[in-house]
Amino acid sequence: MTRALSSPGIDRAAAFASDARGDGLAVSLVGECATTFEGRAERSLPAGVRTLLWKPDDTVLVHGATGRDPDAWASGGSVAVEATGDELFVRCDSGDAADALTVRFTAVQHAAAFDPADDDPEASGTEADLKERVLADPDIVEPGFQPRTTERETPAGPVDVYGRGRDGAVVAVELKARRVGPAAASQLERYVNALRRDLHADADVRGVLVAPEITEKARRLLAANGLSFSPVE
Amino acid sequence: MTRALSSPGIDRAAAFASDARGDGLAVSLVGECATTFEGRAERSLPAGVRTLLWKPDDTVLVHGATGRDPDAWASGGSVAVEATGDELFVRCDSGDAADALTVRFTAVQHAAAFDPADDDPEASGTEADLKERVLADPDIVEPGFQPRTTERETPAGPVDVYGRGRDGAVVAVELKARRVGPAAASQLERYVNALRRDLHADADVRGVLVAPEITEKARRLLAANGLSFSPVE
DNA sequence: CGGTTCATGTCGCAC
DNA sequence: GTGCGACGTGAACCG
Repeated sequence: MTRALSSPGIDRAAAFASDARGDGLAVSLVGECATTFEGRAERSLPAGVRTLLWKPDDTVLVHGATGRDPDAWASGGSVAVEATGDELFVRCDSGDAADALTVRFTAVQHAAAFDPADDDPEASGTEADLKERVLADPDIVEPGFQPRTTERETPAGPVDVYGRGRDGAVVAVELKARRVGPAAASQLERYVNALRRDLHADADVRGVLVAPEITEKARRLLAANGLSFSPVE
Repeated sequence: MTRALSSPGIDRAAAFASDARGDGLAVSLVGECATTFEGRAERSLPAGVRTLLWKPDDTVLVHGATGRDPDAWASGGSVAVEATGDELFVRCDSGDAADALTVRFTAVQHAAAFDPADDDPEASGTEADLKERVLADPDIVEPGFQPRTTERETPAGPVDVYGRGRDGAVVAVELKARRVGPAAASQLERYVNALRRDLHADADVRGVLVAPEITEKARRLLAANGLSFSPVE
């Protein structure tokens, strides 16, 4: 189920990769390569030693020395390997967009193939998690807050938690699991404005942003729009 | 400069990885592993065959069968390998946050080490590129537009292009290289509001969003705020 | 399939 | 270091 080659040379590396992917395996190549990308933007990398990962879903990743994100990548299209003399080409074409990634190897030091797992993770601590907490303890939003619905639709998009305050006013709550900036404040403002426009003209609508922290610019933005922030956890 | 082992077993794999990283190399492992992450959120993966990439900057990536993004990762902290009997642990601790990733291998099929490149890419077609085009041909924004400054500071953040319209009004331009949604419209609105507040009360301030495309919701949002959209490219 | 939002987003840059 | 916005963002969810 797992195979590998050391210093396979261009031709054997190409055959190895082609065969392995034909068997539904993931392929990993290590070698000297350069990349070019054209489509949504143009980007190219000079020759250098990198690792290429070609997954069963035809995602192709090229990783260099640093960073979480690949130096080059392709996904959602078709992939072809081709050995032309002393160069190995991996050509990736995206069906819909005009995206095209080409990886040109001039040497392959190592090749490996394996059958990778595809399992869903167990997760918690996300925004959905925070929603549970707010529904279990609505006073987090404000004292006396009564939640009515989650993901209530408005013309501006869905409000995370929708309910009524102790004074009967409509309250729209936007939840963020992390420190929030101006974008989150604007998001809440869009929802509140949409509700004010949609509900009866005399309806009182408030907006509360619930998050562990907020930046200063976002705080001012909320204040300028009559919205409030409620820290959590 | 490149090394590899097939079916090294736990102990040899641990020593191999440790040595290679000590020499400043990147390490790639393929084997049966499970992961747990705790910190900004909690997330765990069941045991399965995956590939782990441990980069010279101590970024650790765990990739499964699908997707551009890793199934688990860590970066910006310290990494330690440890072999305890029949299990190999890769423990990653982030210095600042409480982030901690643990990868537990119960088998290692392949190990490879190499000295990866770290080159900056050549890029074009980005937002900076669009700015050049607008400055070269300001009529893209609106007929008679005269750019004055780029990245002009406002209390809400920097305006991409700042200038005057044919009528003498202040014009704030927000550039996007791709299809824009409500967030971009709100961003422009924040800048325009900040300018209206900062400039003389009688100053006429307009806002123009320049992008290849716009969603319907964003278009309505612009209209509701008296802002305009100008398609490009 | 398109639109919108979430993400352990990551990454770069300026203050 | 923090804040802010771009990114070939990717990925899920919902109409």
